[in-house]
Amino acid sequence: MLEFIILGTLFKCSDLTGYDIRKYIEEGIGMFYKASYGSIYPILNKLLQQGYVTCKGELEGKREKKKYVITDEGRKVFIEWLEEDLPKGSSMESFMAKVFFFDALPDKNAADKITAYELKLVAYKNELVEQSKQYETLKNKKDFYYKLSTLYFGICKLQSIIDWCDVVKQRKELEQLVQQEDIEEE
Amino acid sequence: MLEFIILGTLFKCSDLTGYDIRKYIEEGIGMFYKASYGSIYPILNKLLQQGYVTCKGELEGKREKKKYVITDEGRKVFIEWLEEDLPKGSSMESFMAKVFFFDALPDKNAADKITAYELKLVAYKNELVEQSKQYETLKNKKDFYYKLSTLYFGICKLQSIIDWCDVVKQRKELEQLVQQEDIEEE
DNA sequence: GTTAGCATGTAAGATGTTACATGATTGC
DNA sequence: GCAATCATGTAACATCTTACATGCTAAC
Repeated sequence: MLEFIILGTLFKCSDLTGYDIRKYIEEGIGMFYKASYGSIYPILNKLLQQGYVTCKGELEGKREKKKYVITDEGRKVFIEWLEEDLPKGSSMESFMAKVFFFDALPDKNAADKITAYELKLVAYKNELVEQSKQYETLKNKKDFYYKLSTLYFGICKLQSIIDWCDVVKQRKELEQLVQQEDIEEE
Repeated sequence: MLEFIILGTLFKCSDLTGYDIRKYIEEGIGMFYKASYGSIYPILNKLLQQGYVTCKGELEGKREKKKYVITDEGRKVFIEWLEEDLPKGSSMESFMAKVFFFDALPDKNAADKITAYELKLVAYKNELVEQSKQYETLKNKKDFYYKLSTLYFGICKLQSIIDWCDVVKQRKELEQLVQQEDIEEE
């Protein structure tokens, strides 16, 4: 996965160092994906060997900077990954990591992918709602309140992502996703 | 992490096989945590060596079943893990995996932990909202619509979990978390 | 001058997954 | 009789984190 996120980063911006790439990832998808130098640098070397990126070392003062650039072959491989369906059982984070780079895709294409994903989410949510109904009738409910609460967590999270899909697949204004009530500083 | 989830499972139910444990995990927190036999069986052996579980092999017909039971030492270690604060930068999934077992904790204790976690989420959400405002004024917004959409994804997800915390920490009825609109079958 | 941030990298180990190997039992 | 599920386990590999090692540069 990280190899494609690195390629996507270089697809967007040229002449980045490993350090820059980490910052770009952290600032962009840091809320659901973490990458450490211990994984970035070895992968950059692998991508070099595979010919998906090139690298020119530059000296800034005494410090060497290795600036990476994606190749045509690298672009091809990256777009293939973007277009590819997710493996079964993938997390939302994997999906969102792709969405982060969807600006590189034709618009209809991106919307279709989100619609397809939304369908899966709706089906899954309905499944969980059915499950929750089975618990509702049990008498000793308070003995597994927290256990049950995680099921509702799943349902809420799914619903919020379904709502998100509804807005994004139509390219509506994103601001409407946030109820602008009270964001008082605490 | 998995070692504690296994201990928690045996805390709840005795005389489970490795196979049973996997099913319990899958049905309970399968929506955000996966465990394979390739990790469960080796960990069960480790827990045996550490004295946190015991095991009696039983023959059902010709088939051997290894049924595991948690020890007092195992209970102690499990509760310690439950009480412990999460390491920084942990995912929501790690937190929820603990909440799933919170029925084993005194009630006030559990509520406090959820309140503490909620505070972090609110602070983090406000940070992301601030970030999103910086993007709003840019002119070429449509060039990074999807990039920006993942930021809003983060905000929505956080808000939905904050709402969840509000209900659960007060032990309110969980059903109110789901808007009972239209769950038509498709 | 000293702290924070820039910059690259490695080695050890944690923590899994996937695929394989094997076979019993239950329900249709 | 056949498929699905129950049941245990290993070996190879994948993937990443943590801690270490090193040193430059900008800002205060």
